[in-house]
Amino acid sequence: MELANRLFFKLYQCANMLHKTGTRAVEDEGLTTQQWAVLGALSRSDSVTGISVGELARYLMVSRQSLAGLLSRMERDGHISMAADLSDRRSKLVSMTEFGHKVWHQDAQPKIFNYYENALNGFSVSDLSHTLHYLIKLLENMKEIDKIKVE
Amino acid sequence: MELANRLFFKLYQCANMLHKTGTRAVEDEGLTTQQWAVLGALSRSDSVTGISVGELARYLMVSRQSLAGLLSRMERDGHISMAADLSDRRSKLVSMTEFGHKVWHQDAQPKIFNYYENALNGFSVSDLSHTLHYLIKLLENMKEIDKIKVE
DNA sequence: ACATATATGTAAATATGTTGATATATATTA
DNA sequence: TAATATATATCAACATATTTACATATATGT
Repeated sequence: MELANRLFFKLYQCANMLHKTGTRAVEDEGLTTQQWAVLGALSRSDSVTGISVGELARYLMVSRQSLAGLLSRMERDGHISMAADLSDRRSKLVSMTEFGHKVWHQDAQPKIFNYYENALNGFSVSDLSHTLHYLIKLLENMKEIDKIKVE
Repeated sequence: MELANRLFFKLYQCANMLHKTGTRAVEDEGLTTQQWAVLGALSRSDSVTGISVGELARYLMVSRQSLAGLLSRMERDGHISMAADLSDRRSKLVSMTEFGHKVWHQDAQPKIFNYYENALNGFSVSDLSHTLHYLIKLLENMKEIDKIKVE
């Protein structure tokens, strides 16, 4: 169990360092790693129509409540907008503003690519895909744990 | 860069799920994943006499300020105690209380081992050591990034 | 159609993380 | 020794995360 112990401790340290160094990489844009995850999600689907808060929360794997706070700060900063969903009066649709689009693609992306290069220094493509594979496997297991406890 | 993107997104998701499912695993003990990291650090043989807050913060890779809050909650809950350092009037020494020792070894450890088993389901010893290796490498790179920006 | 179940948004309490600023104690250097 | 640099604790502002609880809107089953 000693290996497991060290693995999770490293994961804990990596998580903290990711947020610390990642947020610093995009601080000039007024972003955080969490906000960069949101913008990445919004640009991926490129949903001009918008994505519901619940759907986005499931995709990011955070609670609706914590995402709501994040989104309200991003709306305050003009990066996203929230519109009423006409087909479902309970929900709101999130989408990137033009300004958010500019900040994301023009300003943040180059800095994020540079961050990736530094953080993955010494990783071959094979290393990359192995690491990704292990993280996905770990995540699948944790999702299982989460599912059981919720039921 | 697509692989890098996915890797960091998975790391972000893993971090959230680690805290969510890990904290739930030790909630009956009134602990969180962060507090379990502190108790794990304090239970190492070389810190039985007590460890300074600054040293503990460097080991855990969190800021002194955020560790201070964590420690005050753990002191409130009776798991640790803070004593004045007689050789250095600036600092305080952190150590586990007898109650904290009991909670850690008797109650929390079995649940944590069980958590490890579930979260690492399907991982061979080789998978474990490879994953650990990659996390350490990633962490080293992020420490480099952090060092440069601080200077 | 009506009762029930599920989904969504919001509010509140709590824990964790960062940075910046300030005061004090210790160490170093001129 | 005196001036300066470093280490430490603490306070404040802010961002992010969880859970619980509640009101309302939508979906489902009888």
